[in-house]
Amino acid sequence: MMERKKADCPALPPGWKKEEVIRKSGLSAGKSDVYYYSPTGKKFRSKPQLARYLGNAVDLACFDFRTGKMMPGKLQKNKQRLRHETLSLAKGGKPDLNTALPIRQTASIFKQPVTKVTSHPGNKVKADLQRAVEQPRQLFWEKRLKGLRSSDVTEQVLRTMELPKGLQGVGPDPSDDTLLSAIASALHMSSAPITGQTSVAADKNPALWLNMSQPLCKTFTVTDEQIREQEMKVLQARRNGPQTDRAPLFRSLRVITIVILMQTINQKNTTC
DNA sequence: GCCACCGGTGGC
DNA sequence: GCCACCGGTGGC
Repeated sequence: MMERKKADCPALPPGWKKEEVIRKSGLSAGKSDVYYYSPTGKKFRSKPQLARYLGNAVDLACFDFRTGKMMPGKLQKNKQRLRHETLSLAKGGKPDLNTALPIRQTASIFKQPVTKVTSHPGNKVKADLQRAVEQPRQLFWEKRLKGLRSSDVTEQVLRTMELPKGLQGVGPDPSDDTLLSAIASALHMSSAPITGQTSVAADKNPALWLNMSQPLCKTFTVTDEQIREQEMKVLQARRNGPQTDRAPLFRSLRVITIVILMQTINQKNTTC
């Protein structure tokens, strides 16, 4: 049998493959079918089927099944599901917890007040200071951030960032993706210093020894040397390639993000 | 029984 | 009219 090419699909978690098969005969000859294969080899032939399988692990809202790319802003052909959700919500139904995203959709460097909307007038805006820290959290909740990617104005998904060597993950998912998300989230969620997991035991059995107020990474301190190192990368990235090429620009933006991240950690840790 | 493959159709 | 989705089946 003729081997068809199964290409890696960067928009999905590692190990997922995409395949496009051209129809050879019949009324629809020339058209094509797109299939995806999980790391274990299971075949998927539609987006709903894919979403059912992945659950909350990957947000497929802007995933284009045919091209295999994330297309932010398109708001996709999800119209069916979206309409269904808003309808059921309007009728007083409960949100579908199975498809609701686990994290807030907006991102900001600043703590944001949350408005509670009720049918009564005279609503006040409450800032959520203590509550957010005190509410129960799932162990290894950072895993849910896996698969989230940033994308540029051409709607192409960016590759992962290169983190400094000093930063190392703890727990079931050691990828840099998750590590970066975890640290960035920690910066948002608490005003305490970010030190990582200080207990050595946390590495051996994270489920038992995890310090829930710290991100899932090993103990670290950000040195000025590391920041300078990253800043050098920015300069390098800018030197490589002409202005017409977007890649160096976005590469340097990514490095700048990490520089800012590290500086923020430093500032926060020294002022506390 | 499985599955690669094309047909049929609901929703746009 | 198009096409995403999934049903159905012929060939193994």
